[in-house]
Amino acid sequence: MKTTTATAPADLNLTTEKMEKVAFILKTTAHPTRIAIVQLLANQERLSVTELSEELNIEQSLVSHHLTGMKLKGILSSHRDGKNIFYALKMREVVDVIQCLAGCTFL
Amino acid sequence: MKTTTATAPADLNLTTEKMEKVAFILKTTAHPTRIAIVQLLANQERLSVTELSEELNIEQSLVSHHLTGMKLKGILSSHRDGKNIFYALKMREVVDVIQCLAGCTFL
DNA sequence: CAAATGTATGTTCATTTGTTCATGTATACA
DNA sequence: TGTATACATGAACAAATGAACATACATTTG
Repeated sequence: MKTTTATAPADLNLTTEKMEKVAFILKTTAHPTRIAIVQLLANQERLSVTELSEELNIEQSLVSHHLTGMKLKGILSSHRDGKNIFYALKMREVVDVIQCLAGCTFL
Repeated sequence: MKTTTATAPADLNLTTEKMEKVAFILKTTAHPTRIAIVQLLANQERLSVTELSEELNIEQSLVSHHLTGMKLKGILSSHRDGKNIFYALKMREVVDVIQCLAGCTFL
């Protein structure tokens, strides 16, 4: 038997550790450029640094910095293919997260 | 007629402005203490600053700073009732956002 | 009105983040 | 082997953030 409150739709009892991890992911995602990257990779499966850099119209090294961070934190993956390095979404949940907020009428 | 890609489940074409707003909300949420506050308010409807401060075991003024910011950014609302000021969730979507990530098995 | 309680605000400081620029490294190709 | 292309990396710096502390403000109660 589960005990639930009347108002709450679900139990939201996260451990401190889990809250820290969630915060970590949110923080990693919380930047317009990085959101744009997630958006592109949600539609394209994989893109090279140059492709992202040109599409976003942002300097290569800056894009690279963002990509490195996101990869380090588990949001993206990458693999080399010839001269290019392609990045792809690893943690697809972040797409849902963005979608959720993007759907808010008041934004 | 809508044009959709084969792989993408939905159109994710956010404007730059919307991406900035989403980033803004994510940034505001991305902190363990603030996530904990959202968690508590997801279950309790409204809580005073002292209640939150004691429950979280965090200094009053620090909690207040967090609350002020979250209210300013539209995530929380507040109203005074006697000596107390009660805070409540205004943007309930952030609960879903947190839930979404919290459900990730790899976290 | 004075004291107590509850909350907000302002200052200071250390840390983190975002950006730019310069340069390093890896791969392909002539 | 040398040169061009594609990325990564590191240093430097401004700006934003988080924490702590002191203090101000508002409301109730005696």
